[in-house]
Amino acid sequence: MRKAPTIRDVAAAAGVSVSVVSRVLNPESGPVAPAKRQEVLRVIDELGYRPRAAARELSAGHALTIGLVVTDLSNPFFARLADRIVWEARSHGVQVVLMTTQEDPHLEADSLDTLLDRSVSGVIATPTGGNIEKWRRLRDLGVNVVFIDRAIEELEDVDVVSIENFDSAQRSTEHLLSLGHTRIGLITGPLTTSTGSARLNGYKAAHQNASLPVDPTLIRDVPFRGDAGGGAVGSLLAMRQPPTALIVANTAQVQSSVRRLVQMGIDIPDELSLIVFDDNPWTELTTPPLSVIRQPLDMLAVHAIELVLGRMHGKLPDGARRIEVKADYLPRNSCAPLILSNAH
Amino acid sequence: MRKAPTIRDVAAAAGVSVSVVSRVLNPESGPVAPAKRQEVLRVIDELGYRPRAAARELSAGHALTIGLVVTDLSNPFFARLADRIVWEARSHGVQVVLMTTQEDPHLEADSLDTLLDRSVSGVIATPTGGNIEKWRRLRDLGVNVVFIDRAIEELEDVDVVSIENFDSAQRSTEHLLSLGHTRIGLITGPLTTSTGSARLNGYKAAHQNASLPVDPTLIRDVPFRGDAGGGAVGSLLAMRQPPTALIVANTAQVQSSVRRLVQMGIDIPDELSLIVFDDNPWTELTTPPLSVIRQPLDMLAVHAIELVLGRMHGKLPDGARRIEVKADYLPRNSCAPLILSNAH
DNA sequence: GGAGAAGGGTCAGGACGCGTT
DNA sequence: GAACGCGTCCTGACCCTTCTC
Repeated sequence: MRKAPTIRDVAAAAGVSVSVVSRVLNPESGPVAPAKRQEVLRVIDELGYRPRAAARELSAGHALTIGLVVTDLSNPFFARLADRIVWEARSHGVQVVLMTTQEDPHLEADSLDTLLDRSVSGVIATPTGGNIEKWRRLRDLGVNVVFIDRAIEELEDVDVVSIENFDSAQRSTEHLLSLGHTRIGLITGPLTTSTGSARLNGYKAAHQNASLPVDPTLIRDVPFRGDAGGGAVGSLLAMRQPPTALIVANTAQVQSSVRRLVQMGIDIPDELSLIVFDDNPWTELTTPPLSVIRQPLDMLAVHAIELVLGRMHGKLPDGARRIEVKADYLPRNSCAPLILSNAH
Repeated sequence: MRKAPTIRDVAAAAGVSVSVVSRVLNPESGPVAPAKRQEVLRVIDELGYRPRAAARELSAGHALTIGLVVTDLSNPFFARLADRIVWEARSHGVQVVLMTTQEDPHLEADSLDTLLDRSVSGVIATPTGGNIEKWRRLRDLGVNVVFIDRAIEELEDVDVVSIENFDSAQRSTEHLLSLGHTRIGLITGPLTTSTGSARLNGYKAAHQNASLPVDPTLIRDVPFRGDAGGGAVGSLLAMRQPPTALIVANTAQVQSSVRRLVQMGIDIPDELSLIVFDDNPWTELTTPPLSVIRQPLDMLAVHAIELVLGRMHGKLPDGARRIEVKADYLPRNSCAPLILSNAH
């Protein structure tokens, strides 16, 4: 277990001062004679010297690191998001510290404290909705914050990258309405979250445009965590006039919802037309393959990274950005006209 | 954008020396009179002081951070593994920086360098198989390395946590043999990897115990990345004497294999009995639900974390550990006796 | 009984770690 | 070459007890 060489070792071995080595390490920071530069590089290579991140951070005041704060990686949506973000970040030379909140504001608060301690220069997060003061403080301390997928209304001056939630919900509802369905169930996230309420509003707007009333008993706003999706499906189908179509707009609950439908032996689309949010690879492996609203994860990730890094390098104008990327509807075989649905 | 208070600010405000504050921060490091301790804590709270990680790391020589190096998080296996590891690590107060290799040794090498720069105190990794010298060097520099899921044979002195690959493959093969199948296809990972070869050997052992020959044309060792699973399925079923049963033992390729089977409209289990490795939630949503070898992710994660942290705190005896956790077979409806399979 | 030594708890000060400027 | 960024940890000073002779 040897000791790693320091910049002073390099300087000594190359017969130059530490400043010269530092300048070689950070071009742009000052001139170095070509011969010396070569020699220094040779010694660096020979000793296998690598600058220690901690010392750099201490001196720079901030780390080339961003925090990624999501609910949990068991959710394929966040997993694939994280995958893209880690990848994009790496290509820009920044590392990602990963934290999960389990939708618990306390855990989120802890995470934020830790990220502050680490002087991260940015945070990409799916906020729980709590900790408003902490988020504000983080930003005041110079940390670039980008919310992804969800927003917090009270924090208007934070960048947000999300999909067109309103629009996506409206379009999927319209699609089902056009198939003749009038009783369309909606499972969405908590209405206190921006995604939950936006999706509900899209659903309502579609009804309004079609001059149809909205039956509030067809709407289930369920928590992101746990198995609430299954319960919601069960209770919807147990209604006296059950829906003939269902939109599962709460990404986190798609799996448990579909599992319940399979367990109940519901025939899709004959008994129930189904549209689910988020294009997980497995949605095409079910029988029938599911029609989905595909969330363009890559776009979400790329925009988020660009915002964080752009602000890090001061290349973005002041003022919060709100970026909404289009999520398109991918028809497969889980939707059918109402006539057919009633035929059995 | 105010400046965060430092330990000296706290000391000044509390009317004590810096060392006293430090000792309050790190109990066990020295005595502090109760009254002073209270006062210091009060000031810390009042100023909102938090020690900066970079300064600590610099002084300690190592960070309370571990690196997690996996192929990619799009693979639900790694995603759920990462989820558990992040969770376990957090409960021990250590952060996780995440890097992906895409199975590319160059990217892996980069990651290792970066982790070294960051003075991480441990690394949990699914190694690509390359970079043997780098891994060795990392360990020589005092970084605790734990391989998870896969091993590198040349590095005998590195801890490994994996499932009983040989045993799992043997048992699933025996199960299919007991159903009367004699032509069992095997899709497994590259034979250069420990998992790939162990699973193949288990497959062979089952045949040997049953005094049956192994037909090498039924074996497909495919790379972890890409869509090779689908191709392997296609070529197996295109054989003149196609297999009547299939084991997909390459976790990374289960999705593409199953997708291909669905696309080809293969009737499972009537035309083909199927066992796949790794219990992803969606495997029970297909028609029929798939029989799986369930990898106990939690156990893998917990053991890995315990090894890393245990060594960090010097609480483990010298010498590499090899931990194999049992993966159990979870029968669902994708396997049928051969008689039935031929009936159509 | 009283002077002086020995012991243990408490804290101030400063060197140190390693790049950057 | 030297100061700086910010914790950590070692050294030595100082105090108050307690015990010895």
